[in-house]
This record gives sequence, C-alpha cells and structure tokens, in this order.
Amino acid sequence: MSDEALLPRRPTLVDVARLAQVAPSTASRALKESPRISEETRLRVRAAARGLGYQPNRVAQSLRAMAAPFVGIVVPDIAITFYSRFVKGAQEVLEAAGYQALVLNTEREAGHEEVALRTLEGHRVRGILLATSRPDAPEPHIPTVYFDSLAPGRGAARVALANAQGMDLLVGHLAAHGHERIGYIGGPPTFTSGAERLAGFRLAAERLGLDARAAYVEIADSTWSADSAGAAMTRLLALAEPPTAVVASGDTLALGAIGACRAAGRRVPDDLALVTFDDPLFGALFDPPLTALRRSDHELGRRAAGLLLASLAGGNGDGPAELRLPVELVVRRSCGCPAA
Amino acid sequence: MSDEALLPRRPTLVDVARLAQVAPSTASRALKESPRISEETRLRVRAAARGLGYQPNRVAQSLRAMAAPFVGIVVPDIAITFYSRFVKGAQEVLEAAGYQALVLNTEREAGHEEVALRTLEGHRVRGILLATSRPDAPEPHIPTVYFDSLAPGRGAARVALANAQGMDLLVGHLAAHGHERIGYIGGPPTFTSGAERLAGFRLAAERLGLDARAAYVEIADSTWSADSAGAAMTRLLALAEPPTAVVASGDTLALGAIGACRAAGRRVPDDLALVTFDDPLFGALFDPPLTALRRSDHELGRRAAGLLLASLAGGNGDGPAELRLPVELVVRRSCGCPAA
DNA sequence: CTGAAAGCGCTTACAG
DNA sequence: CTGAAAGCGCTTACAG
Repeated sequence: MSDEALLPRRPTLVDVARLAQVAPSTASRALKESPRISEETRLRVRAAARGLGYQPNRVAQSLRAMAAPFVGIVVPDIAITFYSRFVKGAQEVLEAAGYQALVLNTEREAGHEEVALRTLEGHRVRGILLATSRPDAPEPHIPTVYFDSLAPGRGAARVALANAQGMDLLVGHLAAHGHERIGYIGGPPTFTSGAERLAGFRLAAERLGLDARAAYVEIADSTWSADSAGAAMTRLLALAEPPTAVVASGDTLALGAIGACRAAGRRVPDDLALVTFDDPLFGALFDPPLTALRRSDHELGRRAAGLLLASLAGGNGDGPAELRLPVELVVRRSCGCPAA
Repeated sequence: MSDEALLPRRPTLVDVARLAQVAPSTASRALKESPRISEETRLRVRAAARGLGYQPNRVAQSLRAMAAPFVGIVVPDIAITFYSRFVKGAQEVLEAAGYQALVLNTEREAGHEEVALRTLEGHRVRGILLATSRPDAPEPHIPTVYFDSLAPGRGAARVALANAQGMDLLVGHLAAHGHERIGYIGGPPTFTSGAERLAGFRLAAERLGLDARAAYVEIADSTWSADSAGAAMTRLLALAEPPTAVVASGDTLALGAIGACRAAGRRVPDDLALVTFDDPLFGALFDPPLTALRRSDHELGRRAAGLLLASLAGGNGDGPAELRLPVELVVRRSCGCPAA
C-alpha cells in the first residue's frame, strides 16, 4: 500500500506531464491556448489531464502571477437586503471576468473594517469594493471602488444611489398632496446615505417653500433601528403642531414609524401620510402599501464591479468616476393616494 | 528613479530579514510564536516588519501549506434572506477560526453548482458548506457539510431546519382552530425542504384525521414564486369544496397566496385562514400579521460551520452528524387568532 | 515546437 | 538560537 492511497494527493501538472511524456512546461502550454504547441501534443496532454482529473492549483497560479483572482467586498452586514443584493450583482460581473468574491462584514465598526482590509491585502486580492465606515481613513493599497458609504475624493471610483434626487421625489410627492409640514426621520449623517438624504430633504423642503422648522427633523440611531424610529415618530406626534406627513429615509425606519403611529392610534395615511426611501421586500403587501422609491441594488453592484474591472484594466483614465444610480417613485397608498 | 517607485512592490519576508540582518528563516520564526528565538532577535525582526509595513503573503503561505485558509459556501442565491443570514452566521464562526468564506451562487442550477465546486477545488479550500441542487452527485473531494438542501447519507454532516416538526406545528394550530379541510401550497419535493415539508404536512394531516384529499395539495414552481402560489391558491378557491385554511411552505408562497385571495375578494383570515413556514422580514407588519414559524437561520449557519470545523479537526468521529434546528410557532393574526 | 531552469514568497526539516 | 537549502505547483523568458 502506497501512501498515496491514504493521502489522496491531488494530481499536479508534473503528474500530467509525466503521463503525457512531456516536460511540465510543455504540459502547461498545452493546457492553455498557447499557439506554439503541436496539435498532437496538445491532445495527448489534455487526455492525460482528463484521465487524472487534473485541476490546476490556483494557489500556485496566484503566487506565480503575484496576485490572486479575488476581489474583496466589504459590507456592514451581508444579511441586510441592500447589501446582499449588491453583492450578488457584483458577483455576477466579477465571476464573468474570472474573479471570486471574498465578502467580509464590518458591522459598521472601524476596527472590524481595518482588520477586513488587512485580511484582503494579505490575500493579495486584485481589487476591493468597499462600503466604508472610516471615510477619513487612507485608501487601501489595492485598487478600491467605494460604494454606498463613500470616502470623498478617494478610490478608483465611487457609486451610490441618487440620494438627493430620491429625497426630492419623495418630498415633492408629499407636497403635491398639499402637505406643508413634513417631518423627516433618518439615519445619522455620519455616512453618505444618512448625510445626503438629510441634505436632500432640506434642499427639497427649501425648494418647495415648506415649513422647515428644526423640530421636524429626527435622527434615529446608528443602526437605523425600527425602535429608534418609533421613538422619533412618537416625539413628532407629540409636537404642538405635528407634521402632517413624514418621510422615512430607510425601510426599517418607516416600519418603526408606522408601528409608533399604530400604537398612538393614528392611521396611515388618513391621519398621517408616510413615504420611505427604501422599499422593503413585499412593500406592496404592507398595511398600508408603502409609497417608496424603486431602484436596483443589484444594478448598483454590477456597476461598481464594472468600474473596478475597468480600473484594473487601466481604464478610468480620466479621473475617478462618481456615479449616482437614479431612483424612481413608486406610488402606493401610504402617501394618501387612492388604491389603484 | 528606481523601478520600485513606479511599481510599489509589497515588502516580503526577505526584505524584513535583510533589514533585521537575519536569515529569512529566522525572520519567519521570529514573526510567529516559535520558542527557539532569542528575545532580542524577535524584537529586531518585529521592528523591521513594522517599519516596512510587512504583511505576510497568504498566497505563498497557502501554497506552502498545500491548503488555503478558505471555506466555500455554495448557496442558490445570496440575495434570498435565508441564505444571507445563514452565510453571516457561518462567517462568524469561520472567521473566528481564521478562515475566509468564498460565497458562490448557483441559482439552483446543477451546471452552475458543478462549476462552483470545481472553482472551490481549484482554490484548494479547506472545506465546503453546500446547499446542493444535485443531491445525487458525488461528494466534492473536499470535506463538505450539506445544509438546507441535503444529499442523503453524504458529507461530513448535514444540517437543516426541522421541516417536519414545523409542519406539524402549523397544521396542528390550524386544526386547533377547528379546520378540517386544510390546503397545502409548497415548493416541489425535489430538494430537502420541499420534500420534507410536504411529507410533514401529510403526516400531520393523517395524525389529526384531517380530510386528506389530493386536491388540497398544490405544488408551486421550482423557484417557489409568489405568482405560482397565487395560481395555486386560485385553483384551491375554485374547488367545489375548498379548504377553509391553507399552509404555505414558504414566505413568497404565502404572499402570493394572500394576493390571490385578495384578488378573489376573500379575506384572510375571515374567509380563509393562512399560516406560513417561513416568517418574512417584518411579517408582523403585514395585513394581516402572519402566523409563522420562528427559527434562527443565523444559528443554522453557525452550527453548519461548527460541524465543518470539527470535521476538519478530525472530530465527528462517530459518523456523520445530522442536525435539525427546531422551530417554534409565532401566533399572529392570519390563522384567525384575535389581535393580542 | 519542446525542454531545462529560475522564481513567485513562504516554511520547515536538517545542520550546526 | 540561527542559517542554508529544499520545495509547495505553477509559468515564462531563454535556449535550442
């Protein structure tokens, strides 16, 4: 009994070469589309490889190439719908280009992000797609496309949703319903989406000449939790002159806000209109069906990956690209519009 | 101008060794917890490494070790909540053990799965977590834990939700409401969850002495689409003696079924009671709030990863483990129970 | 068209 | 305690 029966070593290129009676270098060439190989040799080597069940060792290939066919994707939390959709979109274009995705979660903690980035650098990934929680940190040593949560001015490219445009759509629709006192419940302006949606809200309110009192702006906690949105909504409802409509800058916030309305005996949209930036899964089936923004997180992922690939290929020559994916309004019932 | 200024080569162990004036082998040892190193050398090497910003090249380490610190996770679709939660749970324990996860999507296509597995083998991952769409295919060459969609009798371990127990809970609750004609809308019995939930439904119906006519069992399409569930529900409603309650074996199915009820002018739960195996995100906020099963997909991921690690460590000595994660009933309104 | 040789960046027996 | 050497599995100039 040889050792090999016990430790089933995977066949290597040397094994293939030996079986095909050629040098390893020849075997290597025969397995690619190298032109400098006789048809006969190519066939012989391929047959040997097939017979042995040979699969090239990508670790060795990577070492040789001084870079691994990996792209890192760093997200706060893969279990959040937005990020899992983004990741899937990015994976599609990455895999089509021969890359595998290494997905790391940061929980939006700077320390975790730093470790994640170091890990990716250690693996010598080719590029990184990063939703950062450290907008002021220096860029990784590896080509990086920032998405969702950006580092201003940094990276090979930056992609995000059209936060300001979306807010304008939402506030505009509420204003068209005749609302003048519109409240806002949003995440903290620490990162891109929180900051841009708040700014977008303020800009839209100004453009439309709405009552812009500070009391109408409520900031939820850093996890955009439904609970903190509920508390925010409760505060708004307790105002002497409460808003007649509210825009929530995320789906969890909208749901928390609706919960608080119910608890307070206010009906949506009859007593208070509500619209939301993020459209939750099955938002059409909620009570009431939610008026929200439609966009493609998946497409955002594809775009980010595409920009990274372009950058790796030496493209993006004319400076970093900053891309905003447009969103569109989906009118359902929570804004006060009648059933379809 | 040296080339190095143009191509910022990452420092290697040789660079560190040179700076610290030791041999590479010594530098290597000094950077680990090797005992056979003088304190002074250790300090000098560490200082050099720090000064250079040295990060060990994991690709080289992997080649040397003949295995990469990766674990593959193969799922039908990372954008499906169940899988993204599972992945996150698995990642937590995998990363704590020093592994990175390589997540691949198969779209439930056998061809994609085969490619994914080959890719993983090429990367010489240490282990695989696999929700298979090829239950009859041979096992990968690498230690594999099957989850969710299992290959009977295969793998180092198998983990899934307690499908039969869950169905029994659901049907039992409906029966307790007095229903005797209970319909079933489920995914095809091609894979584990479809098969076990259907079997569990039948067993529960038998146990409870319910009307078990075949017409009450409807099978949706292979993607468990809401549309196919809607069509199934429409067929059930058109029966001469339709069921008075329905159990949906997935969240999308439940939502499609509810949509069909609405379209047909039947109210849930007044005209028809409905319960669902999967609890959708925000299931409590639907109209009506859904009676469903609670479980932890995240925990399932942790368990699967734990079993894989145990297997890699040579554990699982007493045969493959087969684990079923229990579920519990969450009573809300769609079953006919009054509001809390 | 084919082969011998070097080398990617590590680690680990083997000496000393 | 430290170093020289070999080798993990590939690929690619360099010869022929």
